[in-house]
Amino acid sequence: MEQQAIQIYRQPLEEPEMFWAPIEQAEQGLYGFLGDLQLSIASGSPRGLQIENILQLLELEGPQDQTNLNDWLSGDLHPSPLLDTNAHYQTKCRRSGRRGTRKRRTSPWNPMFFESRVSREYTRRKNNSRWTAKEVEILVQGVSKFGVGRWALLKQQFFKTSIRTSVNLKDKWRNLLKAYQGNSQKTTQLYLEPSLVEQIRKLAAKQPYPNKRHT
DNA sequence: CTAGGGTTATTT
DNA sequence: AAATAACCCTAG
Repeated sequence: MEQQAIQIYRQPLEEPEMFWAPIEQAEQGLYGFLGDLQLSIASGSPRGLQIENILQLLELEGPQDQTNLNDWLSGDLHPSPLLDTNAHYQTKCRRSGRRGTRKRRTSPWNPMFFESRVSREYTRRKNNSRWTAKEVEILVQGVSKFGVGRWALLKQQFFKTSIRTSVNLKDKWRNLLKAYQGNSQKTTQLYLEPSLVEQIRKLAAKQPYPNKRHT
């Protein structure tokens, strides 16, 4: 419940007129990188783009010819010039009017170009691979053998050569509980054999986790 | 090292 | 837009 409140804060509501969308979802007629630039300059935010960065960006992705120029000036979508793991387009960016504090997500843009706006600078995520049913099966096996909380041991014995770290195992278990323990009716992406789900529920009942200390 | 809060990424 | 999944940070 508490986490939900935070998530609401973190997600686009902070700046309703702007959000990030994957390429496939990008729509025509919305402002992109140029609009973002304009806003940064206009707002004069000390945490916004620095002039060197702007020049650098223009050089990388600036208009090349008349067509391109029109494209830019028209405010069409532009990909982030700073190619990263995921290319995102910024859609919907209000051009004028009062604006709140900007909250830029780090990922689509190289964090180097922006000052950190939070005390804690996040490092880029390493990988993002989904768990397979087989992996979950092994995890459940391990938990039933060693008990909940022996993640390092579990890693060593069952996931020795896996990319999953002990912390990943712990996190996955937490997610499994969220998915299969409560009254979560959402469709889970990963299909697990009913027997496996049953096993998870049984383990969860026996060894509740996370351990809520008090309300 | 683990628990748990937090953030980012992907899917619905 | 919001839920879910994966990954990060760090006190104790």
